[in-house]
Amino acid sequence: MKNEYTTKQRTAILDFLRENADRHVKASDVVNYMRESGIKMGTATVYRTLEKFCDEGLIRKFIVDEHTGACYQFVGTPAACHSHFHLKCTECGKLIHLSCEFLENMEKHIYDEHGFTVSSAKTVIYGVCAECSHTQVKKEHADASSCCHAK
Amino acid sequence: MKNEYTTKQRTAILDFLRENADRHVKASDVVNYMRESGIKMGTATVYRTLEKFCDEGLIRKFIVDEHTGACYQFVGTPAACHSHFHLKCTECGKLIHLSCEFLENMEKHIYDEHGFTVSSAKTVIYGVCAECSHTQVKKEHADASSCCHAK
DNA sequence: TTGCGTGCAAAGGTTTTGCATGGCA
DNA sequence: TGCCATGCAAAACCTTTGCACGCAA
Repeated sequence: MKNEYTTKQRTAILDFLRENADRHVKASDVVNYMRESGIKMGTATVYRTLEKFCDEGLIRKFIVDEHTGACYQFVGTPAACHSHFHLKCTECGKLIHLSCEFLENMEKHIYDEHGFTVSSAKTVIYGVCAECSHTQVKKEHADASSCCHAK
Repeated sequence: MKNEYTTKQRTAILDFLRENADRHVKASDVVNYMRESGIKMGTATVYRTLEKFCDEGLIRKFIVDEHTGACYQFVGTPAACHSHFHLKCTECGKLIHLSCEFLENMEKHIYDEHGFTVSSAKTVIYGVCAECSHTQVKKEHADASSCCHAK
């Protein structure tokens, strides 16, 4: 957890995530992309690097589906996304940055009533976005790729 | 998914969940309990049965942490409680099962104002619990059984 | 008897870990 | 030169699946 080195693997992973900032990316996506791009990279490196970026706040980790594994998404500068909540659509993967008064009150309520200090930086509210709610054909397990996949 | 039989395995699992309705029970908890109780039951049966109970609405499945696996909780009547949220303390790991009116309103607010249907089964609110806020002692890993029940 | 439920073991997938090597600063 | 990062493979983990047998109705 001390100084960190800039390696070509880290650069490649961060670039890939930045270019796909409007999607959610799985660890296996990174692995596949690197292999297809001819960039030699072990699986362990991918996981270790993704975890590090999460700690740094550069990317975010989402657990959309318990079976598929975690998704990662670039969020840019760490400070920018610390003040509001995030809604994650489990259908299309869209990430909604939500800062509204109500949720600030929620934070206050949970602290006042339950003594719990909410960390909006780490909290993700999962659900289904408006578009996917409409488009949804009431199918049980809609594949995430079948919906409004932004980009 | 036609007619169903009442077997002693199903009865045992449902009893166990009912007795621990105020906790989060993992599939492995069920397996361990059965083994300790001398009730012979295979892992596959546990998973298959839990899934079936979920479909029937008798129990509810929560995904709190990708590593720990899913949690299950007895809810009794299917329609009863829809707005259970989880607060997870990032310091001690304690999982707080929170169902209060305010959060139900939050769910409604997000739907009304933002068109987003919140999934309380997947959403976990992270932060620091009351005890950890006061005593900054960091325990390693408190299990889910130390579940404060709010309201 | 019928066919759902069960147990066992193996397989499936994602993620982690150990250890020697490689590479940034 | 120090240390961190990497790669490889094995391991760990939760969960699912296949198949023969058991058991409720």
